[in-house]
Amino acid sequence: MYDLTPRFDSVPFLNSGPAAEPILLTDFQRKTLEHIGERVHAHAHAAIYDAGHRADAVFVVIEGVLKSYRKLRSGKRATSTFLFRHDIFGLAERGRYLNAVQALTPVTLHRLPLDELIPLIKRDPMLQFKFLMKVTQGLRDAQRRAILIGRRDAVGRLAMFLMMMRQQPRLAVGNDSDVPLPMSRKDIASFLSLTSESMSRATRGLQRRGLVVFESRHLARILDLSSLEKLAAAV
Amino acid sequence: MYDLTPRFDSVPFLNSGPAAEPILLTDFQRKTLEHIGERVHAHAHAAIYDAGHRADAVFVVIEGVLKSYRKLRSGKRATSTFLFRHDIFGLAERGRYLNAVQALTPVTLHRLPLDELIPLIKRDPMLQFKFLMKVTQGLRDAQRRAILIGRRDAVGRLAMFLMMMRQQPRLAVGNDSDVPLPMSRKDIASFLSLTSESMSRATRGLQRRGLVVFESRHLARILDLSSLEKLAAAV
DNA sequence: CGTCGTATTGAGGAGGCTCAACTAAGGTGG
DNA sequence: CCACCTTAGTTGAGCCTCCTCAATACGACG
Repeated sequence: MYDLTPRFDSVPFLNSGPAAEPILLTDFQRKTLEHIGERVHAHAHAAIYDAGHRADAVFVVIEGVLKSYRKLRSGKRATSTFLFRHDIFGLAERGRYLNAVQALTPVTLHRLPLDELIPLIKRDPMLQFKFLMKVTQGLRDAQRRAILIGRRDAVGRLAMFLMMMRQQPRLAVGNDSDVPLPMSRKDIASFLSLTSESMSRATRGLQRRGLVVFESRHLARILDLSSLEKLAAAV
Repeated sequence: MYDLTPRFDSVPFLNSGPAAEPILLTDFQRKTLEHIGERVHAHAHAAIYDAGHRADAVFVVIEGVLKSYRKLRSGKRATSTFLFRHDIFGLAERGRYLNAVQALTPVTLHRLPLDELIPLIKRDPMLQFKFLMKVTQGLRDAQRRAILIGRRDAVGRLAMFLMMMRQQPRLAVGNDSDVPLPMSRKDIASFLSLTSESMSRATRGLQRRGLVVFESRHLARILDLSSLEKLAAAV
């Protein structure tokens, strides 16, 4: 089973050594967070919160996958990020959530009420620092995604996405060339800012070139990593 | 003249009242930051640092405008954000800067060495909290930009950009409908992930529709705000 | 006043989007 | 357990918009 205490890590700001270890929470910090929060379970497809909803808590993903998206006036949904184990979400602005968040798989979350969390991190600067690093990480990811979307070609975008998912260690599956895709094609399409038709043609394109084979809807197998890398990097 | 102490603000996470005041640094915090850092001047076009460079400091913009960009393998530059007064930059990953930063106008910066700043904010959680809020703000902006780039139509992207620049209070000029554009067309094009040709056609498109007139290369005047808003929001 | 980078304009081509039809899969109720 | 229904995903044809390439106009600066 999984460890159920809230837990997250992030890439360090400074290079604190040759190994560049990720920044982890200490046991004590995890226990402290566990103490002020509560565990929340939700089934697949459940909405955690909607955009514009009163923001009263931040969440840590203990297990499962979620998507954070924004509804556009045209009715389309723009997926802004996928959330995996050890990710944090609940970005608010003036007391309102900016994005909607929905579970893609059954999820276990740790809910941290802001009226307890904020005083806590104002008392505990070392813990706050871990949050600061984690938000910084989110900023880096958002910038990367903006570059990804800037590309014109659909297959290139999909290639970049697969490389991103491959480097998502929290999804690690035994086989190194297997990339689990817990989200739907539509979700990927909206993350890549493509229509689902173009997304479908892009998957076919990658398969036709022999770079990737989509074993099932939720599993891609990389056949030619170096070519895929080249395609993903060819911005 | 301008106040030359380092200064920044951010939108609050929680709604701390009806007015929702921005979060400001206290006088004491500004003096503390001024104490550990040094003032830096740079002329227009000067490179502050390059991507991949050893990251040893964070910067606060005291005066001027800069751009943060990434070089792509194709040789193109993808502008990830423009930096204005009171913005913070110097996002690092494992001790290396991720983006390059270049001055667009003459700039005054406050340089905060990380080996002093990090211990300081680990001692001073209230100051750290302001940094946390500011990075959160950057994350929101990056998400907004990703949505902007997701649009297909060039004029719509430009309209969104103008609305963004208009709401940039740090550039405020007397006339409410005047939007100063301190950056070049190429810079805007690369921020919007357009070619400079498409950017040029988009400016013409807005002018032809009578929404905006580009008085000079660095000044746009909004003629029909409500139509421009509608166009910008029509995602 | 000349020069060089910035910005504009035009013609042609590539790629994704729209619209529409069809197939596959998952969930529900009898 | 199976038939049905609804949603997700695929495929095709045609259109539209942006990109590419090339040439020209503009403007800042020496």
